[in-house]
Amino acid sequence: MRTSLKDIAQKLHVSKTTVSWVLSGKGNEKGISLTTQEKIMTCAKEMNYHPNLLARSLNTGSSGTIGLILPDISDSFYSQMAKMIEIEAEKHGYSLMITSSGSEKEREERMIDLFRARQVDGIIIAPTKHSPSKIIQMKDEGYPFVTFDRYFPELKIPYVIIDNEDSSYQLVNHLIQKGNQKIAIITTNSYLKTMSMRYEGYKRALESNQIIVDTKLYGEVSFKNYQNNIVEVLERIIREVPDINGFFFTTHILALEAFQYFHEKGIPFNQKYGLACIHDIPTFRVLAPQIHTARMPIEEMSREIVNILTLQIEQKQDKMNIQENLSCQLSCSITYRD
Amino acid sequence: MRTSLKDIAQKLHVSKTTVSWVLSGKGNEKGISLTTQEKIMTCAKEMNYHPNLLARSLNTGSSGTIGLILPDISDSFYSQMAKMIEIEAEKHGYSLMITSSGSEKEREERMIDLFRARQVDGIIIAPTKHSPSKIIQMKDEGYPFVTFDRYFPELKIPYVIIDNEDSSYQLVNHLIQKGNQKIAIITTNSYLKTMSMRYEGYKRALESNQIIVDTKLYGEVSFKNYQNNIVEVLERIIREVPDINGFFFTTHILALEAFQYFHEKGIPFNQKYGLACIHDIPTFRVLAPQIHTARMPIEEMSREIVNILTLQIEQKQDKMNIQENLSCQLSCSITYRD
DNA sequence: CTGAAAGCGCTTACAG
DNA sequence: CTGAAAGCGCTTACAG
Repeated sequence: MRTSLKDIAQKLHVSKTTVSWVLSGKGNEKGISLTTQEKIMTCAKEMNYHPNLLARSLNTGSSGTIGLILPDISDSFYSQMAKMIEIEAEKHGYSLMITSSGSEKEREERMIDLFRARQVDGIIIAPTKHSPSKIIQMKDEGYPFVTFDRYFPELKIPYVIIDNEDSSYQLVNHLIQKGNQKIAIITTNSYLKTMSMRYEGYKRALESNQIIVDTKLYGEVSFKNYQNNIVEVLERIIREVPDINGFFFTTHILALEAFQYFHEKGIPFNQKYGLACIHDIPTFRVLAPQIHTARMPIEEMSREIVNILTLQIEQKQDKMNIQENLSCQLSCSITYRD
Repeated sequence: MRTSLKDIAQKLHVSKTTVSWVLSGKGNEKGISLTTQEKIMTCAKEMNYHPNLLARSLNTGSSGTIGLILPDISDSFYSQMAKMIEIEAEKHGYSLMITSSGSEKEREERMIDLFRARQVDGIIIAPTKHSPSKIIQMKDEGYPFVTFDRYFPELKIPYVIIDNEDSSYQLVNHLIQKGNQKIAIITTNSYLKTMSMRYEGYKRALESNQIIVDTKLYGEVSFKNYQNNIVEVLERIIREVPDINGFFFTTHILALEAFQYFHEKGIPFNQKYGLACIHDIPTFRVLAPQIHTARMPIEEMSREIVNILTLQIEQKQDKMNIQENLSCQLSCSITYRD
């Protein structure tokens, strides 16, 4: 049995109240005599006392915990976000519970419920494509939460995203400046706002350079079974537009799969094509040293996410309701590798 | 305010006891009339009741939560482990709290304490190099935990590791069979048992093929600032042994850095050297299609880890003390790519 | 078939 | 300077 406040109180013939105050650092504030304080402190050490945070939370109504729900913790982007969010959360005095939704609606909703049942003070979530219902519920109930990565413009909810349209524009425009006219876009999940914005940026870059948007150069890869699917897509595009000279990938996963395909086919893609990709990963330095990338501002995103969430938590505690603008759109840092 | 058992009880003019039993599925067992049960169920739905798991845990003494402490959640190996461990834990009815130690002793110990204060039922930890004191404490107090990845043979504690010595032997032996005689080992943190075992395997492979172990071919990369350090190490080895024809990397991180270096220097490493590495990652398929690897048995490790932990948790609850062998050593699956 | 009561380990007005 | 008491939201013997 772990020792409790009561054990210490009994042993020292003082009240639980006194022990509680001393151990939570309110000894001076409450005017407990120094001798008593010292007795209690040493006794706590001796008996190896550790407070039961569950009991404390039950009382105070706040657990000092934030829940993070990710589609897939083993994905490099999400796991980097997890790392930074944890660091930021800690700066605000919160610890993090992380879990995966597997991009499944049912599982995601269960996780939201589970987190709430465990009394986390707020939830950070990279929603699946389907999510809204539970998210709307959190909004309606005034439960603190913030979304990132995916984006539901129709819902007025707190979110942090990157400027997908502009980052895409910059990258594709740069490819064009460098003389690439026939640029394919390889994308997926285009019904997601984040993805459609990337397409918009691609389109705007072409149009502002008087290049006609060619549907033959549009490659939509299905999310399911994308590893096979992308091969078909690439082959079709190369067949239909033999003089293609650029690729814009909307995710690093697609780029990696494409490079693998090029590699297997012996296509010298680094020489042959101008390359650009949303999201930068270390592997690119070796695989595609000249790819232009938009680097996700992981640190900045994490900081904003945690800020927005803790703001809500504090507001809720103070019963204030000054809902400022709880969303933000961040720029990627674009890297040109010429 | 969220609705509680009491709210439902008051509204329906029954006791909290009855409500609790019905809602926790013990209605029939306790012989609550069906009408009452139904009233309670619908009322709970209407009032949007969700149990407070903290309160339940405080009572039952078990939180249904397992803590996972990783050196770095953004590392691909650890994040894959996290994913699989979560899946396995769920099969046993536990949810997972994940946190990073940053490989810092002080932080790791704080996290152990924090988890215990939050009453997790057990801890899974990939220890830092320094860890023992808190780990010994958990052992002494009979607190359920299990270690993986790193290994303290002198402590009799539950662990799950891979067969580092044999995997290394297999890989290096294969390189030799393929005609590579001058094989360098690139390693780091050699004071760790897991790492020294990999060296042992390398040595055994050479010796069993009557090849003299040449210290010139030994490359120890410091963990701190390894990105610069590895360049020095590689340059030194290549200078001292110009006819080197094989590399054995003890981690994928070292391999990636080396490939980057080779790439920058224009060294056609795929043609020039036989390559082998502990741990397989997707990038290798493109970067080094012919590298031989030992794949970490992520699923199997996760399964064993969770098994060992839940076994302890259950034993503790049942007050049994049949400590069986709570450790296991798993084989990697070796992939030769000739 | 149902309820009153004690308790899990804390915190916090309130009283002296 | 210190303590008795109520309460956070549950569960669970015990009693009828």
